Amino acid sequence: MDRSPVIAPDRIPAVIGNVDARALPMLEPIRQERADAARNRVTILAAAERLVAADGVDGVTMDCIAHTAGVGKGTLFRHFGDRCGLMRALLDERERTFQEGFIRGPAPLGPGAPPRERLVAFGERMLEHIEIQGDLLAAAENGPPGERLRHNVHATYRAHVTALLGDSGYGGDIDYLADVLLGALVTELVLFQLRDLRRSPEHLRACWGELVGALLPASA
Amino acid sequence: MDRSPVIAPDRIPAVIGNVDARALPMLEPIRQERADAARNRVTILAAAERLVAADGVDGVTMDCIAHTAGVGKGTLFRHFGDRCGLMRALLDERERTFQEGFIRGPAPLGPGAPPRERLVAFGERMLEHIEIQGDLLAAAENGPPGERLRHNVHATYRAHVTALLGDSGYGGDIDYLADVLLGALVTELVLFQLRDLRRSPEHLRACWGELVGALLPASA
DNA sequence: CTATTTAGCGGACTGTGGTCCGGATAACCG
DNA sequence: CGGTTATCCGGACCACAGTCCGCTAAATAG
Repeated sequence: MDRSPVIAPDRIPAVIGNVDARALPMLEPIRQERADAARNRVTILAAAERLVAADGVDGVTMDCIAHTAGVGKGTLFRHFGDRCGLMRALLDERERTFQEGFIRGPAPLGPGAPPRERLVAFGERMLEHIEIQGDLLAAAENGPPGERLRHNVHATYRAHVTALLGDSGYGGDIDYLADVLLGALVTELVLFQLRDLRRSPEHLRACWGELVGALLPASA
Repeated sequence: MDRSPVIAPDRIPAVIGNVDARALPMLEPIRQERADAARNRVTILAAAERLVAADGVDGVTMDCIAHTAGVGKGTLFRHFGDRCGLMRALLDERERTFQEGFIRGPAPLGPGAPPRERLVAFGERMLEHIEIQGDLLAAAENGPPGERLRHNVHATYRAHVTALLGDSGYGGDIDYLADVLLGALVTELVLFQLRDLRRSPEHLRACWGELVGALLPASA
């Protein structure tokens, strides 16, 4: 008998990466979550949020969250798959507004501005995101190697940056350049620059602007 | 009583990152390793190598290595600190010749060629390194977030790339650009490009060359 | 309302990385 | 060679992520 959940754990509340609607083709008409399950989900998230706020991301264990939420450990994993999934869920709301911002928000982050400016704004926004949510992001990304890159969230970023590069009239390999640019915005690296190298956020923003400027034609 | 080892576990056999000789100032005149300890070290490395070759990096546990080497688990950790440390030790020889190559080897990788060419060669060599040792590298880098960047090995790369950029007459922030370039050569990313995105090694090499070309003045 | 089905629950259990510390022994000294 | 010391050893032990499976109860059908 197959005991794996019919619905992938984080497909329900957190779209996070609307990019592969076409990649998961018409999976059975998304069944409704049971009432007690929904209740537990919010209880767990609330408990997790409180504990993370209190003890820091690394000071919180799954057992602890389960216990605080008054729920079995299995329930945590049923809902969120693994620790990273839970952390991602905690970031969900912010992540969503972040994505809204560059997909449908006002220029220069959203549509309307020239692609080069949008790209600069994108990086600046991402840096800000990392400044604020650094530890949580780090925890959410600290899964098996490559997992992060395979996840929806990253696919969304890739798609966005690639599209901007396409519009900008860049001549070389667009996908590769997207990887490189996103590489400059990787949580681990940015936190290293901020905390170990003691670079200021303003400095990083400036450098990012320069980088984009150096790579894209000025008129794009 | 302090039971931590007087000498950091991997300072003895594996210099790996000669860059911060000045950062660890004149630590006590490196004491000699005891005979049985030295014997155990090679036994452990041999066992680990064999097991990794047989079952793959991820199919091998620390217990298993200890048992195969006929040694207690504590001994493993005493020698190598943690799992990553052991993996790094397995890479040590290759890593050393790699570093030798760009520090003192023949041009264009080593001194003699113009910095732009050296940088291109450096990236190509690194890509090759990852193609061959990908899994081991991934395992060696999969520690706590940021650990990788704080390690000697990475510091050495940073120093090298930064120096090349300095020589090349690049105008912007050299350190930042070094981070970006190294970001394009991160094991996790390259493996993703090779395995998930099905990019060919030649393609990646070409893209790297283009990237360097786009960022550095042609005459450098 | 009762019966049936099955998503969901909980918590004991497992596997693995990493720690601890009493005891063994290599190295050194007289 | 015998005594002293501190390096090193081993494996029991711990913490924590993730799994398993028998049971509960929500949903649904009749």
